[in-house]
Amino acid sequence: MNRHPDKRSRLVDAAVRLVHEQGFARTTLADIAGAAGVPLGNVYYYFKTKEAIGEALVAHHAGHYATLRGQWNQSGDARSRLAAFVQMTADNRAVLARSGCPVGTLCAELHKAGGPLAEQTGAIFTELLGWLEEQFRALGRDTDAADLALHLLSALQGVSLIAHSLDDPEYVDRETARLTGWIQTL
Amino acid sequence: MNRHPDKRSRLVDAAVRLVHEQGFARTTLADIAGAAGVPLGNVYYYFKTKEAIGEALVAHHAGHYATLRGQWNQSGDARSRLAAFVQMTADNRAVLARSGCPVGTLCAELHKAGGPLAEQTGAIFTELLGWLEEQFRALGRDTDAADLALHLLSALQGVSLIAHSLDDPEYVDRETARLTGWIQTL
DNA sequence: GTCTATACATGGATAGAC
DNA sequence: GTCTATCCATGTATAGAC
Repeated sequence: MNRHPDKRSRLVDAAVRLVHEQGFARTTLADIAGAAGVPLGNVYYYFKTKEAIGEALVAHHAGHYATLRGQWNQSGDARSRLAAFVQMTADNRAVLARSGCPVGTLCAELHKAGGPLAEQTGAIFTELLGWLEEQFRALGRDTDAADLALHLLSALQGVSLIAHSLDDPEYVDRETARLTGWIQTL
Repeated sequence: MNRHPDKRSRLVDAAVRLVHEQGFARTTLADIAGAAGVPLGNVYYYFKTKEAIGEALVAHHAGHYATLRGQWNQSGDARSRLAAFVQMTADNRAVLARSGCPVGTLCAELHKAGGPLAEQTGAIFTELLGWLEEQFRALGRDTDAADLALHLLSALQGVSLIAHSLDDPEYVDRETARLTGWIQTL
């Protein structure tokens, strides 16, 4: 891949941003083309259909989180990794209040639409849950590591949704503060 | 209102169901009209625009939760009310896995679209948070009642989103079991 | 109040010149 | 590989007969 790095990646970057802000259905190919500085008809040279852009979008997010996990795995212990994960959400308070979690909102929308894209997006959550479970297991929580992972991801996804729905980053502050404290008690 | 109870309420009921399953944008007026057994053109006698249907939809959900809170307020203590709230989510495991929380998914979609409907939907969360806060306060948690309310709603909304994204009701089971246990410890 | 036919805008996708 | 012009399906909304 990447024989056309310039235009193709510009299109993907534009799609990532616009879809996060507007949703997938409401983002038109003309929007994406315009934001990337590419004529509309030329988009189809890089992506056969709009759904193909959706796939690239999902792959982008999956790759992004994989990279983050790789970085977190490099340093610190399990507890500090979990804290870093929560802190990332806290740092993104403004964006989350404005447009929600890029992955969570995309998952919700694509699952209502159905189709193969829905499963691919959901896989990002599966991978994240697996990584979280590893961290909890490293903390000695062998029996309930999966439940703790689910609880943490639920709380973060939920507060992102609430902060987005009420357009108020303060909710992110409060819940992430609670979760950070909770992690220290484990 | 309600001078046209039959057709109008049939349209709203159909809209509630279809929008939950497909999302607001993907649900066409023809879909709603067809499901309600009303000719397409006649829909516009009851609702001037599609957005007007959206308003009725949001009002329906707001009224539904207001009714539920009224019932819960009739009986039991604060702890059992909170347990009933969590249990409602647990009971809806199948629907949540298939289509997500009707309010949460609607909030997410409408906030990406913008406009006045977004705020009206978000208000459902505000009302729910207020009621939850009252219950926690009744349990003697005066200082952190609001934080506990946010935590509970976040966890439930988050696990609904995850179960929906992974199309698996088991996630709902696990997180609601945890939350039910947590409430008993307060 | 009800319903059919249709206008109009939007947006995904293609044709074909360059 | 690039870009303009255009096709065509979909869906909201309206006109107007009944």
